[in-house]
Amino acid sequence: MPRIVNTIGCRKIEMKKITKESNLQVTFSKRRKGLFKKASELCTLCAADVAIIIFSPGEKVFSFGHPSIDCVVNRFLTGAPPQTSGFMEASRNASLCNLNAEVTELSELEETEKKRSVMLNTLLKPTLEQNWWAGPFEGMNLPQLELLKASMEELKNTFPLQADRIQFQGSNPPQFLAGSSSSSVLLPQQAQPQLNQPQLLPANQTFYENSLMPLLPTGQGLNNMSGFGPTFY
Amino acid sequence: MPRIVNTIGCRKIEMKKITKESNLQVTFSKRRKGLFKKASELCTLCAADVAIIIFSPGEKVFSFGHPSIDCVVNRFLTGAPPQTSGFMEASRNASLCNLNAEVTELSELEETEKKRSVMLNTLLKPTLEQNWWAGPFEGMNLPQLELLKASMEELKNTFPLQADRIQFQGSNPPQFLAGSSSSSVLLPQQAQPQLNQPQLLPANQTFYENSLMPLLPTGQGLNNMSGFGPTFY
DNA sequence: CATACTATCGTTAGCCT
DNA sequence: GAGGCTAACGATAGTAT
Repeated sequence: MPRIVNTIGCRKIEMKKITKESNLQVTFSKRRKGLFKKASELCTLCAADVAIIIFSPGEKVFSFGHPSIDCVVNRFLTGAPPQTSGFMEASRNASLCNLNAEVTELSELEETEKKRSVMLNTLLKPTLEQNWWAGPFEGMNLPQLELLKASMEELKNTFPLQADRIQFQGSNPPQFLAGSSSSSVLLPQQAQPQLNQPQLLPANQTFYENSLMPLLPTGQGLNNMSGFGPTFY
Repeated sequence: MPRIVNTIGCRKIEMKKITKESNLQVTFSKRRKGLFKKASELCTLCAADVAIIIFSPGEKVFSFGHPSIDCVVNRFLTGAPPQTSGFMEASRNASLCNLNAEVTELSELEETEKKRSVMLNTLLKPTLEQNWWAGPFEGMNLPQLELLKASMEELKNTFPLQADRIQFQGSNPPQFLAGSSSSSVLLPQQAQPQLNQPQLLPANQTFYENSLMPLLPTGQGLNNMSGFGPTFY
């Protein structure tokens, strides 16, 4: 039987926070779903890997990941290549191993100037409490940089030559990662309120709602960084 | 002069991987942009916090974050409450009042940072070419790094004190970044072909392309976890 | 590789169940 | 809250620039 429905259809809405609480709830739910669908399509069509994390106004967590959220986030955090375990990759994935974590972390870095600078900053952060270059380099102007450069060169010259030799005595051959061990820090998940049944998602996609990621070992996580205001790179 | 365009319009496409490489590239770019826009709208309309990480088939990284990708990911990883302290809120409030001004300012900052990065890169490059750390840290193990650190500290101590003074005479006061400090260790990017100008994004959103997250302190990051195959919680 | 174009297709606001 | 409905609106495939 035909049903007469009087709908006005989709109207344009202003792009600002929805004030009406009930509408906000519905819109959030629908748009979240739509976003995940779009992400899913992007994965399927373009063979891309995608992770999405959403915190609702009520602090509920929703996430989407392909092939898994952890995989993508991990790759993002470490700058590591996708996990196609092989020898070459193994050395780059070294951070997954707990041995000599500090050095390992650093060994993952790739070779661009930027990355090098990042590493430098990370390594030296504790040393840099004084702010002579704490900006770190950002706060430096030309004269300063030249000073730094000069100092660097001096340091270079005084830096112990044996460093090279030490390098190969270290207990940290990159290969160790092969046998991993590392594995999961997968801790018990926190109570999971709603368990949505799997919809039809192309395999290899994860879809969490209100999940708690396994807690990481102490004191890591991202340094809470600034990054406010639109930033485009 | 009017341009005659013969377009077929949007046709339905099958939801499977696009084989034609050129099409895939275009589709990826467009859909990524669309996804980020949707995410942005979700943030604006529903006051949600969202982070998106995308790895293109070519392993390029694209990310979106509100209020910042680091903030959201960190909250996700640690299960920590939102950072309702200090700069964050200040920034939010500011954005409500002087959104345009802030965006403009940050855009300019962005430009400035880029120029400075280029300069820095130019300055340091010659020094870095020699490979005492040029690997740079990748080839270094713990003892080496400690040596380096010690040397750095020494350098710090011997570094002329007037640097501080110089800093504020320079034509480039860093303070305007609202005391961010920590923030971007984002130094010289590798050649970044596309510098998208900030579109009109609600302030407090970050949008990276091919950026490298600042490296984390030791041994964290997600351990490579299983999580393959669709997982729903 | 990003954009402009346009005909189509997909998403969704408001309302209802 | 989750879904269904419909008409408007927005996203976008294919192509050219």
